[in-house]
Amino acid sequence: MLLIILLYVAYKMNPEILAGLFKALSEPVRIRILAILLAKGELCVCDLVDTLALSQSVISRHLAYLRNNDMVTARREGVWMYYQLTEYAQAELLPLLQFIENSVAESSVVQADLDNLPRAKHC
Amino acid sequence: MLLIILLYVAYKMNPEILAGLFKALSEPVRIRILAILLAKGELCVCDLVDTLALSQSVISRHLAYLRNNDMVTARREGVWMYYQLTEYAQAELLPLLQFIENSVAESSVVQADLDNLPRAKHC
DNA sequence: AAATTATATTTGTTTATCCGCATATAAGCA
DNA sequence: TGCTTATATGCGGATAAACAAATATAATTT
Repeated sequence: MLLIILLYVAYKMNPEILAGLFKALSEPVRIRILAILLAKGELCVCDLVDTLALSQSVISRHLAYLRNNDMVTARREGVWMYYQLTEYAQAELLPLLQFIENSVAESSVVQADLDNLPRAKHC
Repeated sequence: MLLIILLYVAYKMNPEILAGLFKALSEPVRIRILAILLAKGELCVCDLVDTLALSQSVISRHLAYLRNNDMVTARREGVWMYYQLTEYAQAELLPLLQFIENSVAESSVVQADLDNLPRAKHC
């Protein structure tokens, strides 16, 4: 019963929550990270650093932001942290993620990211 | 030819532009305004002030933000300014707007807004 | 245990954006 | 022309979030 209530409260959207979600999407680097995760499934931080050619601290902070907004989860494998989209994101936010994917698919920035990807350490 | 290029540049999305769009959506009041416009089609500022029970300055500023991001247009009729979604928003951003509508449809805030609507001056 | 590598987080600074309040503009009416 | 109403915008203060640089944590290797 409590679980049901918690799930309900957790997933019920209102303007406040939805605005927070959009805020999590309102940053170019986070868009690029999501576009890459959508295309690739799972990546470690160092690959994102290589691929996006940004500092480790910037990538890490944006990943933390996405984590705090329940859009990505992290899994440790030795020293490496592998990130992927949460179940929640893949289910509830699918229309949103598809919109992002469609929107930026032809962007030269995202195409360059996806080109860079295979040259990253672990890919 | 120039027109084609301009249209292309104007509508081509990249992470920067898309993030800017999400920033325009990252504010609870703007979500509520969009939800109302989606439901009602066109409204004047004073109706939004009545319905959302917020100050005129707050409403006006958020409408300006949405205007600057090409999400709404204004039409003057005497003293009143009537706002509605742009063609661009209704076409290109339709999936996004539908996501918003679906997400907040059951929110008590939005339901209260839509209940208030008929009691506004011009509705 | 010490050194190295990968990642996260703190700190200080800058910029953006929100609000409230006050004022400016613009239209309609007396 | 003044007066009222509707709307937009400028200003100042508060808050959030961005970045860079430095530091902390955690796992691995020697």
